[in-house]
Amino acid sequence: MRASRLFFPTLKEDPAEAEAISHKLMVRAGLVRQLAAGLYIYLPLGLRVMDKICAIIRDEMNAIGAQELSMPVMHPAEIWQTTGRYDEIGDEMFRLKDRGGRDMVLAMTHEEVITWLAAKEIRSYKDLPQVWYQIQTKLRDEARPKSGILRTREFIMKDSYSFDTDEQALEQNYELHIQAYTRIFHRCGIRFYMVESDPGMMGGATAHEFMAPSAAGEDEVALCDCGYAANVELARSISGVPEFPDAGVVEVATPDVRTIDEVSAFLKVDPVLLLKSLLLITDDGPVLVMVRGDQEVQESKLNRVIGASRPANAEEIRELTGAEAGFIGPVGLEIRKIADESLERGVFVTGANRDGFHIRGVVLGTDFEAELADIRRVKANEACPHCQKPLSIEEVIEIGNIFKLGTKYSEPMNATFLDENGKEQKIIMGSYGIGPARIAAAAVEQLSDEKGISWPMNIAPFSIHLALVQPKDSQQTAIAEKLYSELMAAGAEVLFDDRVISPGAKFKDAELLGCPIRVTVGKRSVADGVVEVQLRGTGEEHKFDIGAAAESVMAVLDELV
RNA sequence: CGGGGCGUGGCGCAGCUUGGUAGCGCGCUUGCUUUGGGAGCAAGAGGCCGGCGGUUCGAAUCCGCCCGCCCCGACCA
Repeated sequence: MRASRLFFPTLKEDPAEAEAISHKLMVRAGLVRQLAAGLYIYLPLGLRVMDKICAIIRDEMNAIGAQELSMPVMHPAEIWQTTGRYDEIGDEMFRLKDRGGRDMVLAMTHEEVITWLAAKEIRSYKDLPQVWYQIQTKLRDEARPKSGILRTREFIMKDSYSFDTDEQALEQNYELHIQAYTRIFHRCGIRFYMVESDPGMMGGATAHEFMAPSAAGEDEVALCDCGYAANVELARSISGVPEFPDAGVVEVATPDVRTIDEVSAFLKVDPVLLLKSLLLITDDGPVLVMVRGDQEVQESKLNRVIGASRPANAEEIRELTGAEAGFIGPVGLEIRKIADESLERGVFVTGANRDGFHIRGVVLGTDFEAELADIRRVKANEACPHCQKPLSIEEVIEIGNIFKLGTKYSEPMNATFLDENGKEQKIIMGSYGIGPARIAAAAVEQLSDEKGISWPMNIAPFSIHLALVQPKDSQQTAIAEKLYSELMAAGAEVLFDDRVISPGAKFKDAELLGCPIRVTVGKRSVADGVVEVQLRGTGEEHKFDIGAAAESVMAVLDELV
C-alpha cells in the first residue's frame, strides 16, 4: 500500500477526550474515530489490525474443530423471554419494535439464538459434540462506555458455544478452548493470565477469564508464583493474624470519632484490631456485615451469601441500631449478621450502638454471634491460599472468558437429544468469548512508548514501513520502488511511504503507526550503497546492501514472526 | 443512575471573572525557497462561540432549561 493513497489521518496532539494510552494512540495513529459515546469507526489501518486478530482467532478456532456460522444481530423478544433474560436484563439491552409492533432486541450475546438452533436441529447423541462460533457484532447499552475501544456500546466478539452429551465431554471442549485461547493470545503478542472468575449470571459452576495486564484495565486479579490466579471478585487469601489484647467488654467514650482511621488514632489501636460494621438492606431484611478495620468488603463475594443488597440509609441505621453509622456494631443487635472468616478468632474494638461510644474487648462467639463467610477483598501481600506465598494484585483488561453453562440454556429452550438408550437428555453447553478490539487495545497498552505504538508482528497493520526519504530524488525513488515490489512479491505487507512531506514528519508517523520493521531509503543510505532497517520494538538497527536488500529484510521479518 | 469537568474554524486551546470589532498554535489552499527527525517566508480559505429561551441598546461572556462528550463511583446479562 502506498501511503500517498492510504487514508490514515494522524494527529500531532492527543485528542482532548482521551485518557487511556491506547485511546490516545489509536486516535492519533489514524486507526479509529469516535462517532458518539461508545461508538467507533474503524479506519483502514484499524480495520487491518482487527482483521489480523480475527484471522488468528478463526485459524485457532477451526483448529479445535469449531465451525463458523453467523447469527442475526436483531432478535425477536420471545426468544429472550423463554430464558427469562428479557426481563432480568435491564437498560443494558437495546430494545425496539418492528413495523408490526413486535418487540425486538439487539443482540448482547447469542446463547438464546444458538440454543434455539441446537434445540431445533440436534436430535441424537450421534450429532454431538458440536462447537459453533461466529465473529460478529454485539450491542450493549453500557451505562458508561470508556477508554476508547475498551468498553463500547457496539463491538465485535468472537463467541463460541459447545454442545455435549455430558460433563466429561464438556470438560474436553473447555480444555480445547483454553488451548486455543492460549495460542490466540500468544500469537497476538500480548501478555495475559488465565484466572478463575465469577460465573455470575452466565450460570454454571466454572468460569475463567483471560486477562491482559494494563493500567487501563477495569478488573483486578490476584496472582501467585505458584500459579494461583483469580479475579479479585472471588480471589481468596490467608490474612495474617495479629496479636490480640485481652478480652473483656469495656465501653469507651469516643466523641465525634467515627471512621476507622479516627477510631484507630483516638484509641491508639491498629486498624486490624477494629471491627468494621456495615448495615445493608436485602430483600429479606437488614444484614450487619463485618470485616476487619484494615479490610474491605468484596461485594461480589457478599452477594453470593446474601443476594442483592443496598447500604442502609441514615434513618434506617438509626432505627435498627439506635446510633449513627460511625458507632454501630454487632453486640446486642438482633438482626442477621455476617462476619468475614478472618474475624473468627480475635478481640476487637467495635461500635457500641450508642452515639459517641465504642466497645473494646469484643469476641465473636462470646459477645455476639455471626455467620462466617469469606466476604473480604484480597489485598496485595496477603498469603496465597495454595502455597502461602505473598499474592500480588494487578490491573488487567479482560480479553476473553470461558464458561461451563451446563443446562442453563438447554433446559428452558428445551435443547435435548436422545442418548444410546433412546432416553431424552439435555444438551450440556459451554460458552466462550473473545473481544478482538480489546486484544488490539491491550497490545497498544502493553507495547507502546512515548513515540507511539509498537505492534506485535502478527497483528500489525503492515509488517514493513518502507520510508522513502526524498521522493523527488530519482535514484532514491528507483531503489525504493524496486524494493517495494520485491518485498510485495515475497509476500510481505508493506506500507510504502512515498508521500512528499518532510523527512521528520515521515519518521514521526512511522513511529506513531508502529509497524515492526522500518526500512529507510534516503540520501545517506544510498550514498553508502545500503538501506537502513530499524526494528520498532527493540530499536535494533541493520544496514543491508541495496542489491540484496529484499532478501535481507525478509530474513529479518521471518525472524520476528 | 449519583458526583465532577468540559463544549469557541478540521485538531489543541485562549477569550468569559468585569457584556461592546472572535483570537493563538497546528493543520488546510496557492506561490517561492527548503529536503535525514513534525521546514521557512508571503498571500489566503475556513467560525449560527453545543441548542433553545431569558436579561440587555448590545451576549461567546450574565441567568434558566436542555443536549452532547470525558472522568470518578454504581452497574456490566
